[in-house]
Amino acid sequence: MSPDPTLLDDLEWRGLIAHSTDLGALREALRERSVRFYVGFDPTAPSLHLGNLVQILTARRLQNAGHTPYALVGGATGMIGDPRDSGERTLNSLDTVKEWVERVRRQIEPFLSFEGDNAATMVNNYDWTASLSTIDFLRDIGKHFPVNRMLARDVVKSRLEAGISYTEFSYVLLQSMDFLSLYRDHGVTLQFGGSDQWGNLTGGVELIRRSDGGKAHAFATPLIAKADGTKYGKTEGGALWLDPEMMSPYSFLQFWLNVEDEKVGELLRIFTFFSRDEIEEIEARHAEKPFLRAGQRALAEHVTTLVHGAEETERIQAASAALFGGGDLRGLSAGTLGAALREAGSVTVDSSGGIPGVVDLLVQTGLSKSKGEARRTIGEGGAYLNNTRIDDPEQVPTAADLIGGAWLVLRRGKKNFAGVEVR
RNA sequence: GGCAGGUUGCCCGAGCGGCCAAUGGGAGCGGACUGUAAAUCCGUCGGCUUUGCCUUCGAAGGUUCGAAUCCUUCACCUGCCA
Repeated sequence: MSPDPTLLDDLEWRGLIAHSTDLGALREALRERSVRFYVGFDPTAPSLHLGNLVQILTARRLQNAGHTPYALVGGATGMIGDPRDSGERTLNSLDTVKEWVERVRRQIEPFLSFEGDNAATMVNNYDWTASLSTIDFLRDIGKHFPVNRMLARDVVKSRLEAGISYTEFSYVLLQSMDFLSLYRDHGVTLQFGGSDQWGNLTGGVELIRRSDGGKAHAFATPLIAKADGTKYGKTEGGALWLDPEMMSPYSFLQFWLNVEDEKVGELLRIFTFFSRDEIEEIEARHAEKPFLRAGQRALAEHVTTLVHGAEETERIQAASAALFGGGDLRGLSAGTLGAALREAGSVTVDSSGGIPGVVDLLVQTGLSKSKGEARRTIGEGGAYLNNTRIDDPEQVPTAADLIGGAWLVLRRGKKNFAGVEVR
């Protein structure tokens, strides 16, 4: 099968190419044959997140177009940690890294095809790094890295004042070596990654040229940021995790549903497999009647389905519709409401000693972190029981408040719901 | 190894013996306005058995009626010198 010649145009249109080495040469290569490419993921956490999803989906786009993916999980680089502005990383233990490597690998696999002519391959850079001797490393790899150039890199420059260890400083050598190794052993000639990886990507291209006289390509995908330039994912403990244990599918869907208007088009292009025509049609519909949030809905449904599956997506869409429907909660059947609340997050409470007060319930459901915070929220008029504002922090729900004889619906602010099942 | 400076709440950053749970900004959170958007305005932002109490200002000791603020030791960071 010959590769899809429109691939690069599509990637460009989607805004997926923020930086690149010789784009003309890459275009030519991608038209000629099935290019073996690689993208790496470091196990710095038990789960991948939103930023990694860009790479995963881009890898799949390339594979769909006929190219051959090598997905690398960084068992070695994960031991080192790439430098970031916020400062030196804490090293993780070998056991931790090993466990995370496995988890990350399992998260990537469903997105790629491991069959056919251009079947994907999973690789781990620990395999070719662990046994390398220091002398070989310094002679064969280190010799090709001018320190003056390494110092000029932004991440390094910004860290010079605050301090950067030799370990993190050397990270670029490891990642470059990965590219070289895959180039030699598997004929991999293209690497891409997030734009924060640009220095590491070009490091590999350059190493291949200097050491083997080879020609390789690299491009970087854009950073995903909010319309005002700040990072996404301040809620839910810092990041938008793909692991349903770390971020519930319900919250995941809610995230996409809440995306700013200005970002909808961009995110549709990056995170969905809708065609150009489909996306332009959605954007037009959205521009005409933004209050219908057609863009957000399409985006949320598509991405959540990709990550959590169609069945789960349907369930949580129903849950969202029930909770945000605006109608009277009592109009819902206990079954529908219970199902919705279980998706949104719920706790079970034993009423033999009486139903707890609203402050305790806010804490138990996780809507408030502490009783003080719960009281504060009530004082600010931001706490609701069954969609009715709670005025009195001493309020204790009664049997009459139970919907369908079992459920209490608590809400903090406009869109944080939680259920309490009273037994 | 020496000398100097630093370590404050999620982040930045004031405070330099009582008026400090600790100024200010950002983030976060809630309200109003909206469309589960954005912008704007207002409020809030350690914990609790909440008109008071408890635990915080790198760690441990000490001085004092009283310390984030003074002293000692230790740890870490930055700079200069060796």
